[in-house]
Amino acid sequence: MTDQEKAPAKRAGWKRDPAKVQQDILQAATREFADNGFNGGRIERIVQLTATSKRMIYYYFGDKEGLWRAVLEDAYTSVRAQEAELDLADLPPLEALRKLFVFTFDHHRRNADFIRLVMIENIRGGHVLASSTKIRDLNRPVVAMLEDICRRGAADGSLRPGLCPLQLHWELSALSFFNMSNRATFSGIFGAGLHDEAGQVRLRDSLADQLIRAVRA
Amino acid sequence: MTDQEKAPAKRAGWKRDPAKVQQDILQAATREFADNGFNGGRIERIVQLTATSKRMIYYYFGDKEGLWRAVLEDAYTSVRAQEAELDLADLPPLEALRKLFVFTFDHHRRNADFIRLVMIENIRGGHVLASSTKIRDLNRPVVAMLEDICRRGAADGSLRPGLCPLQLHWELSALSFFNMSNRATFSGIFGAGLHDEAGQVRLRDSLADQLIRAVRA
Amino acid sequence: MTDQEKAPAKRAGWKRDPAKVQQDILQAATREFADNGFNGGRIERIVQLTATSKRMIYYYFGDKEGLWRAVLEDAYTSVRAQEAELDLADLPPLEALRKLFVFTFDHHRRNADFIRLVMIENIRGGHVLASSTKIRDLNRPVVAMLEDICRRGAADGSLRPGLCPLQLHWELSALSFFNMSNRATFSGIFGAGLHDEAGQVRLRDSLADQLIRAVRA
Amino acid sequence: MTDQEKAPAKRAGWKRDPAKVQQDILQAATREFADNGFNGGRIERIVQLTATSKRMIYYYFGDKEGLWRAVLEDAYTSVRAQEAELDLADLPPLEALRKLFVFTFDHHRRNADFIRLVMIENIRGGHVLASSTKIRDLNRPVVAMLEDICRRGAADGSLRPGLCPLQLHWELSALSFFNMSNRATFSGIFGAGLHDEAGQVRLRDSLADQLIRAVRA
DNA sequence: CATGAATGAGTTTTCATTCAT
DNA sequence: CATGAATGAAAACTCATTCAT
Repeated sequence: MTDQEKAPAKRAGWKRDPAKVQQDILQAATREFADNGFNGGRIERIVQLTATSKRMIYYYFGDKEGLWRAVLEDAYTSVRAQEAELDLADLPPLEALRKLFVFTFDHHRRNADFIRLVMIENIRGGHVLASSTKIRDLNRPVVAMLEDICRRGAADGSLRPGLCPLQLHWELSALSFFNMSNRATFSGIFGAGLHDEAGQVRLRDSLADQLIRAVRA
Repeated sequence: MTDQEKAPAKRAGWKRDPAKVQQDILQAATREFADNGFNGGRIERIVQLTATSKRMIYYYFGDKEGLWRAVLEDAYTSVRAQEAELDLADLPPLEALRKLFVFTFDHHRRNADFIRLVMIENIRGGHVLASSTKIRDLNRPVVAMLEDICRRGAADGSLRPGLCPLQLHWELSALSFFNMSNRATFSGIFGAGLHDEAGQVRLRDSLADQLIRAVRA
Repeated sequence: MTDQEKAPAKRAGWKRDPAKVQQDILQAATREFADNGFNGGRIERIVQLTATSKRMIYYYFGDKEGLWRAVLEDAYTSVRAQEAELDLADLPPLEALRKLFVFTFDHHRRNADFIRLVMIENIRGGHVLASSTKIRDLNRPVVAMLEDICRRGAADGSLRPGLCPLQLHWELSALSFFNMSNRATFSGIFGAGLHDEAGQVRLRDSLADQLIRAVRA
Repeated sequence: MTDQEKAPAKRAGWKRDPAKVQQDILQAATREFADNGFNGGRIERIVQLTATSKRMIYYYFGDKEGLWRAVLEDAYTSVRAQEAELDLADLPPLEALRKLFVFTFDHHRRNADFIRLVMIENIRGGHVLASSTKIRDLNRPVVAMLEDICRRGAADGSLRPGLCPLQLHWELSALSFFNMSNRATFSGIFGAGLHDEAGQVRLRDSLADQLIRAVRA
């Protein structure tokens, strides 16, 4: 590690690490897009959040759309990477399922930016995601976990037969996603009771209970 | 009879209906905002969808934000009005709940534009909705229905005690809303199996079953 | 005096007093123009300040320019009318002059709106005023007073010979007008010391002293 | 040598000077604002007076208000810079005062645009100037000159004691400023006698005489 | 006389993108 | 790789004025 690597950026006539530059841009763009949407996001502001210049964005990402794509893929990558650490193989099916739901619920809460990016992509019609095999691949493991749980649950008789792993994933996602995506309007209409810290824990555990009740044999 | 008399609109001496003009604008704006978001929505395009002029939008709605507010309030008004027709008072609690969920699920499917508007409002932080007492009031009846169901269910012992009507509404909304809001990304990643016509019916009924299982005594 | 005359304006199907309507408009327009300049003044706002409608402005005054003309003439009329009450004929020339200056200075202070209108007219090139014989006539009496003072001062030897009444008027105006017209920038730069209540009285009296010193024989 | 090489401006591959661009804009904006006021001034026209594009105005000055601020500061800067050349230190107080007044009077006459800008700023309430420490600082030297004159005049007994330098500055400004600011209305009402070339010299010298008479011991 | 609705032409402002060095 | 300057096309918004009733 040299002195130069510690230099406070923007040293004239100095070579920066390209990978780091791109990462900086992605981080700034994530912030900006998550806060303001795609159309509301400003290239100008992204530049100001970065140590780089406007030229670099176009150099690395082509145009605003390309930057958006990169941001979305980056978000999926890092969020799904966090899920990989989860180890449910040693737990009995019902407990595994409960743990997965609780994790998913909390995980969504921890990744508010990601939620917003997915909301925005949905409003845009999801065409960027549709053309990204990378993102598709990233999502296989989660469903694989549920397939395993269902298989084991059918085998030991702890789960109702006929459960669809993909639908279960859909349900876990729906509850966890909606909790974040519609927080503003829901608490705007009905008050913040379900969304303050205590309310969220209560809600999560209550949903977990219901889920178990709904799927056990 | 001259050509002029056949001219389709904007004829001098013609009786214009202000309420209709506003309604026209609202309808066009709903289309445009739902399709393109707030920032992506173009006043210009809204005008072209209407028989009026750009100036009239500002005359009636002040600015783009004011138009957005009107669109949102209008959407909530008409969507909630449709719900009012639902009569659950004569059904036993469990059946009432199932019927309410099925209705809610289908109702969301029927109102794709409304879903998109709510998504957009959430991305914008929900501040327009937060300052609209009108919208808040429109949402009371739905929860009132659930309160009634819970009360009757507690009385006749068909429902588990301790159920929270507001949380139930949250759950119904979550499942129904997510089904529409994340259709693009979800089916983009996992295929359209859950979202084609047959899949939707199966999903809906399966969710209804689970719901009943989760809440009955 | 009938009941109707006391009615709170805007009685449907009721004849208003045309002169009063015009006076209302003039008053509102004076406020608006004085506050925001000619270009910054909004017909819309003038209407809102009035009990009348936009149509009436155009009916009575033709266009914005015509309204401006009327406002300016009205302002000169009422301001000069107040000066007519001043009676200096019985005072010795030096005392008359001092009294006239003090009055002029205070009079300008009392009529901030008028000052602003004159400033605006000057920025506009004074062409409205140039074409108004009415306003020209309104200003004769002030100079006539000074002519009388000079004549009497020359006769009794209390004033230096060779004084020009018009120039004296110019001086009185300059000091009194500048005091109001440049208050914002002057006190912005040098502090409000000369413009608070005590400072204004001191300034006025000091200027009066200097004036006497400058013109007495 | 081709025609293209003779093209006066906007040639690709041409070295543009940013400082000059800004100076050009400032100059054009000064013209436009001085002629038409702030609200009457048109960005469009400013562009046409310049070799640049509308976009560059916003690039450098943010918005119309920012441009106005820059114009005002620029005007104060260049006008006050001209005053710095004046050297009164070697003259006896009374002569220094006379020279300062004559200079100030002529200086205002030479800078009609500046006067108009200050008038406009006053009509706008002086809030731009109020927030500009730069402009405040530019005005210190003038008063410093008068402080010096008063000090020396008090020392050698040529000036009345108790004179306030700031008030003297106020007076010099009032007479010099009003002469320009109210020229249109004053000569519109009373004729151009005081404002043609001969009249202005006579007026200036007469005012100088009165001033001396008013302040000498 | 009175009024809400309507209009067209214009005004400021914005933004992704590219150029010259 | 890096950067400030530049651009064109289009966006939101404004305003005096007139029309229909």
